[in-house]
Amino acid sequence: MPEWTLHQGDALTLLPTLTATVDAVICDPPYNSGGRTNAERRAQGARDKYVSGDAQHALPDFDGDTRDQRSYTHWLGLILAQSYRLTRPGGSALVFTDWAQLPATSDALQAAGWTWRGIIPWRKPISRPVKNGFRRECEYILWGSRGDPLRHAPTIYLPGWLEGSQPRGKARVHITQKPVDVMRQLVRIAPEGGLILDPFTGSGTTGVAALQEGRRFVGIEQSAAYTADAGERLAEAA
Amino acid sequence: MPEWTLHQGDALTLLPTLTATVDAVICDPPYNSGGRTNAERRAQGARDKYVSGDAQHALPDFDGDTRDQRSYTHWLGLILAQSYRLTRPGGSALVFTDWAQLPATSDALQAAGWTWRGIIPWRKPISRPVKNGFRRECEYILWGSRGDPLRHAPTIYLPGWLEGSQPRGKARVHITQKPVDVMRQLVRIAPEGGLILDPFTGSGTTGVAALQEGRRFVGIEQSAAYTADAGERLAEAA
DNA sequence: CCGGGCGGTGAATCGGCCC
DNA sequence: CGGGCCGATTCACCGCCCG
Repeated sequence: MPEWTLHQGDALTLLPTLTATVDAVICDPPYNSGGRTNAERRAQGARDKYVSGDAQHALPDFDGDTRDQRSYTHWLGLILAQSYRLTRPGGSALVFTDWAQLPATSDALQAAGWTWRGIIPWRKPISRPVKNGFRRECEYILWGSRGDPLRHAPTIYLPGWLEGSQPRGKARVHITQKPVDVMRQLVRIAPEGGLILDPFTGSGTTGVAALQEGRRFVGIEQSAAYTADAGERLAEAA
Repeated sequence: MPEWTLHQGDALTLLPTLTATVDAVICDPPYNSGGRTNAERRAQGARDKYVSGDAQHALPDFDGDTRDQRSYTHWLGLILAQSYRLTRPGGSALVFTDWAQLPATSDALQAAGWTWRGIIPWRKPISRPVKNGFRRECEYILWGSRGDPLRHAPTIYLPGWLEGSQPRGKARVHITQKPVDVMRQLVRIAPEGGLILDPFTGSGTTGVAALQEGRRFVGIEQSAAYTADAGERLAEAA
């Protein structure tokens, strides 16, 4: 078994063809939020939502961010059900979400068969204030397990709160790229030498963190450009 | 208008009789979680669930923590709808919840007419570890507003997360008592001199924080013992 | 009679905080 | 500075029941 594998294509198409047994699924689906109405959601591509209007850089847009909430829940449920099938009993799923999609993501996780185990807030110190209200500086990671009990050797205790700013400048390849230090905490939910699946690999941060922590990695990414980026980063980390 | 008022009785009965116009509703309903099955929930009172078996202290139990999730959502929706009726346009609601009830609480908030605006995590440094998993060190405050836009004079910017340990020792009166410093951040969502409603007053921490920050307070509490405790703390703070 | 699932009972886990 | 205490639950074990 190689240390890492990367598949290019649609996650819903490719997941049913995989046969590996996975210790943990860690993913960051397109959040599909950012508008309180359908019209607002329809009007924007991902780039307009996640990138400041005055940002100097020009990162590519990504697809799959234009579903309404019902079909988002359904689609994510299908992804998570396929991921569940590949996961060993006692294994875990970690799914990123923003505040607005958290309930829908929890529905999808549980509909797919996972036992919901908790929420891990991720604080991004670099975030915008809200006029006359509370700053939105956290995203959330929903944690589920395939059945009960959790299995992990040797026994570990992981933090319930993560902090870290998104990469900036030329270290930033993907619009929603995560800090490697945050991902390194998360991949430890799989035992050392275990296999981690990420059906939305993007720039490959999950895989980089997995390799750095001595875990193996299998990823799926739709875009050819990001698949190439991720391949380079994974080769360098391995 | 007095600085504070306290009503003893059932929130669902008393809320329809109130006529004051409120700037913000801040409440901490019984979470009603802590069991994955109906039987587990039915079997225990709040004290048995939330207090360690070996705890030396002896705080009184509280009621209203034995609903299944559907009726919890429905009941909380009725409470929040009555609260909505009393709130001025542009006013806010802040509702405490734990991770397991967060989606249900979000449903109730929105069903009652509130526009959901975000999640504020409250981090409690003193919390239990989870074997082979992620520590559960946060509770959550759901933020809603009565319509759009937020109105507050003068303009303020509030934090996106809160930190603080529950009171310990003889400072602790209620099982689920909140730190005053945490509540002081929250009551600032109402303008100075504004009126804050808490339909589950408990030991009265919301009111104490409101008075300390120059806001007025109206509370409802079912238990006679806690109403007395809260009255003492409020009189002292005023 | 064996195996598995469900449910009830009780001990406990690490780290912060206080004395 | 060290020891003890406590935590808005969960884990693990052990019955019982049923297939």
